[in-house]
Amino acid sequence: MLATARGLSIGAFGAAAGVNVETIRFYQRKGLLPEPGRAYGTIRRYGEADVARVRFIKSAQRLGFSLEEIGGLLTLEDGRHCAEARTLAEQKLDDVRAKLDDLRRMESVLAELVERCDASRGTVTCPLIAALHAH
Amino acid sequence: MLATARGLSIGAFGAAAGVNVETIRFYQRKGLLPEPGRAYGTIRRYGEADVARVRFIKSAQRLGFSLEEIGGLLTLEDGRHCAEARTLAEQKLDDVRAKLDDLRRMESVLAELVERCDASRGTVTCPLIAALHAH
DNA sequence: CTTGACTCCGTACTTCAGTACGGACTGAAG
DNA sequence: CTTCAGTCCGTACTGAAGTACGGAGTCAAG
Repeated sequence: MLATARGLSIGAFGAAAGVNVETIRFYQRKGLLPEPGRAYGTIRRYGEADVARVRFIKSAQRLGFSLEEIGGLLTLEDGRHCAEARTLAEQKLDDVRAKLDDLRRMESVLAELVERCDASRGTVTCPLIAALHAH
Repeated sequence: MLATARGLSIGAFGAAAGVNVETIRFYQRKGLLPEPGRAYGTIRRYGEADVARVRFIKSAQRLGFSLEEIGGLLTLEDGRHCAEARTLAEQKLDDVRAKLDDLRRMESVLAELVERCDASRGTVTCPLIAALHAH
């Protein structure tokens, strides 16, 4: 496993972050993860910050952000170009709020559906469809 | 455009639902949309229910559901197999609530980020990463 | 009854997000 | 010093979700 005080090997990193080694290399190619320096030889070492970064990517993906958008979100990290960062954050905030609205509608409909599952037998119109339809 | 009282042509349907004609045919192949009967000739006609269905698919996709999952959600529509439907709905409800949690965290972080954009200049750690990291 | 827009259907291509593969290399353990 | 799991890198493949294309058929209007 090659896990020493110098940091995690790519294998250990992948395991820690819950992704495949190839995925890490893929993210590096995409610029989502920095290509780490190789202070101690030709094998790359990774740290906790890298693990957090991958977990962030995965979380953001589950929320429907594309890798490209996530790349944008991650540039907010550096603190520089504050004006652009703010704009990006505002756009994303709008996205997130729209998603929240949809999900809340979805939640209430699903909850209702579960609740009165037995009561409604021959209902023809789908309450789920109706819920998202009412936009 | 061939839009008559008999219903919408596939082109009009696509326009009404905000998707490409090819997408409609694709959904039909996938079984997400019923292949309509051809009561009046060889050209298929569509109605409002179809439009609602496509809009539902698009909404659900924005929430991160795959077409396969959406297929599952759409089977809840028919009201039959109530036990299975209930189980499916419950699983989806869990999914939706997990997504809501993530998004709410994301929202607060983004909102905060926008707010104190000017204040935090040289902050090194990314509050966004921290927010989703804290799971 | 011809024309031209639209439809039908199959097949092929594209993008996104990985996953797999294979040959060369590295480096800790025996 | 050898060995062999693990790494490196490029290239190729996969699956999901469409999108594009081309030839044949249809149908409302002129």
